[in-house]
Amino acid sequence: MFVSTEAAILHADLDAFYASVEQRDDPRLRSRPVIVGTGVVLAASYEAKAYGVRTAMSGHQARRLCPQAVVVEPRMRAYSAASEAVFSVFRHTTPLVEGLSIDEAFLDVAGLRRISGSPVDIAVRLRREIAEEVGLPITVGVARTKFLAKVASGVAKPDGLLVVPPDGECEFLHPLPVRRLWGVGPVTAGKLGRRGITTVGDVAALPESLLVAMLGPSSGRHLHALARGRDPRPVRTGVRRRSMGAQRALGRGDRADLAAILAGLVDRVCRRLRAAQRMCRTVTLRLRFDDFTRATRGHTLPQPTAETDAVLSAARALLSAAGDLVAERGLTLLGVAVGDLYDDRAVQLSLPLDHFAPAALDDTVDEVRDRFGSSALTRGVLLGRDEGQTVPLLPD
DNA sequence: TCTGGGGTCCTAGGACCC
DNA sequence: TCTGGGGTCCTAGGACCC
Repeated sequence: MFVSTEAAILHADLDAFYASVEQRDDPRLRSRPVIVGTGVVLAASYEAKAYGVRTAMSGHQARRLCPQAVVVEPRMRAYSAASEAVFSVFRHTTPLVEGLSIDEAFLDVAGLRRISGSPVDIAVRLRREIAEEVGLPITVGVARTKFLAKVASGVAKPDGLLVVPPDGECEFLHPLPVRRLWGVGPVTAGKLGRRGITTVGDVAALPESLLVAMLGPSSGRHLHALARGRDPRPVRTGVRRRSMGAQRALGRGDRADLAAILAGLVDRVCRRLRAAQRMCRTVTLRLRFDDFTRATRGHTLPQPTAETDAVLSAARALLSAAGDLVAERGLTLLGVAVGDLYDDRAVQLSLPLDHFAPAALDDTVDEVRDRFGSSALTRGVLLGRDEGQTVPLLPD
């Protein structure tokens, strides 16, 4: 396998994204503490962060910490538009862009040296272009791997640029706390901390077998590799979402209205599903109770759908089956998610098959490849006699 | 820190099939 | 009737990320 020895992966991350958009659009907010979101903090400007305000904090607490903050309602449309403008600059920079969320992405700039200059030159220019064209501050980390680039941008925030040279990776990485490792949250950090493992260097010093014994094979191997600077994951384009959901926190008054709230959530999800030209085959209900315990209940449909009615009847059945739990513990959050998503165009192409015939399937596969490219060929669904049966169209 | 709304990935057991 | 091994699918829960 080819292993890069050059720092050519960029992790670009917009700073305090929602709050920065608000400050950009309203000059009165500039250089003032800004909090986006009234009930709970969705984003805080760096001026507000200086007072200890953090994302996901309750609005109450945030205002206590920083009474002079300007609190604004979120404007999701403005954030989506800003995100699109930023991603357009990304894609102008390199075709190899992998979005991670609305406000961050990996860019692979290896092989652009002749055309665009060194990765550092590219990063400098990218930050300037986003400032000039979109009017937002962005931090960029540059390194040999995705993980190192992401850690670098985290360390460089806000409005910074940090390069981790390939021969300086250990010095950069090892002093950092374990929480910086991708996949280490409160639970894993606790497990490690109880054994005196607090830095990335501590993790790197352990044999893989010990980490596997502590955390399981997948996390153990993953952390062992990351701590030693190994991360072979390439920047991937065309990654498609695997699920969609909508949820709502419930006040006391909402509990009588569960049926209406459920219908509203399903309607929202199904509209998005249809807008994205996708169909789903699984429906999952997310429940959270008074005591903050959680439960999920799911069902797999016999065939994919994007119809509100089909998803709603599955969701209703799941909710009524969970009736005892809801009555016992008191519901504080209700969510609906749909998964096992299919491209509805591909599903329609399989409709002419009225009986299972390998030759006819081959023809359909060819047609899909011609019209949508081979990346569209992953799985197909047979409708008709073998209703809803999923078949692999390409080996994994 | 008493908790929003969106996601991803991993694990594990049971049903079912060959 | 009992027995084994291997594979896939479904469901539920949990950890983690932004």
